[in-house]
Amino acid sequence: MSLPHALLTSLLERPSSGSDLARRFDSSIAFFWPATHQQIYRELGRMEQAGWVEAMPEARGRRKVYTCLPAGRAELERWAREPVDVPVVRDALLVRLRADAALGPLGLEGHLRDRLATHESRLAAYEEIARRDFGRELDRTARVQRAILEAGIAHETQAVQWCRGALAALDA
Amino acid sequence: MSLPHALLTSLLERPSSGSDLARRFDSSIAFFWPATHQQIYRELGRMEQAGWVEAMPEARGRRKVYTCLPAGRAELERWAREPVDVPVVRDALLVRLRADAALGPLGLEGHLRDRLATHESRLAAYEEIARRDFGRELDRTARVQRAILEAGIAHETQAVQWCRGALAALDA
DNA sequence: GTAACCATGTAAGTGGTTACATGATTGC
DNA sequence: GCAATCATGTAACCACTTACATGGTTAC
Repeated sequence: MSLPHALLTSLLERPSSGSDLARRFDSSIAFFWPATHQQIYRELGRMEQAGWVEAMPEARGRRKVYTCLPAGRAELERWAREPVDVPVVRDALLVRLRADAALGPLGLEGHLRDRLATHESRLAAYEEIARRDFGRELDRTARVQRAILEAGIAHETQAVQWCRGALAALDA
Repeated sequence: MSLPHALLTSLLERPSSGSDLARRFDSSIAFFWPATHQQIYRELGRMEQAGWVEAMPEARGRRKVYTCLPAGRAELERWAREPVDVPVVRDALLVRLRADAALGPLGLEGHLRDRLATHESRLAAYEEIARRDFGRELDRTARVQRAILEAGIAHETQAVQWCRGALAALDA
């Protein structure tokens, strides 16, 4: 259950409303912890109950801006030390490949080309961010942030290469 | 919802009982579609209802051996042509790294070393399988099977390298 | 024959997804 | 002023997880 802690981190970086968070998740955190606005609002409600965050309704506006409280910060530090599971991977394309091996050619080349295109475009986007945000001397904070981005870059690079190899295996 | 189709594929390869499937999932399919025995029994029940598989109670035994029926095979072929989503990644370690960047050093080196060890050991296991099962001329079926294994090898290789880089980023 | 284990299940809980609702704000 | 959009939700559903149950089989 990392969503509340991802939200706490995001709120530490900058106090935000639910919709702000939904947008920021979409553009940055989504690649390692995607969340919809429904999840985010539900979780913000729980976190307010727990006393981890505080909601400030904007004067003249329907928005509520949330701030991380000291209890939220303490919870984040406590949680960071908990054991971490290796993330589970569930890839329906590999299931399809196994079905192809069992049944004979199923015409999966199109699926593989689609996926290759997705990974190539994500990789290009991440590399652009790396150039823009980390093309200089880095302090510790920036080095850790870059390590997070490098996880995405490494993942997409590997995926691109694998797709090409798998296409060759189907083709030959 | 790929579990039923992973099970159909497994049953095509060899008719099996629920506990057989649970064991085989653990040793091979688990790395791209893990499932517990509870999930497997429930799904086998649904698949029998749907007429995709047939259950044969063993004479003198509590085991039920399931076989894939033609309708199951047809369903598998139909499903293989459906669009495939790129799998979602949710990695709580990256959330922790982002918290570290926001809060200051949280001592995540231990978590990273644990994960590195996990990936190294999985990688060694996959490479052993690759040597044992694919160290020869390969027909198409074997090439596809090797492509599936290569997905695991590529993933673990990338993860090992990333962990080392991330440890360096925290250390320096 | 009894203890340990094996195969098959049931039940409750949780996080995430999808579909829909509502009222406030902005653009024209 | 009216339509489109925005911010904040509610509700139902579903796959997966975890904990427990039951009755048959095997080892000794």
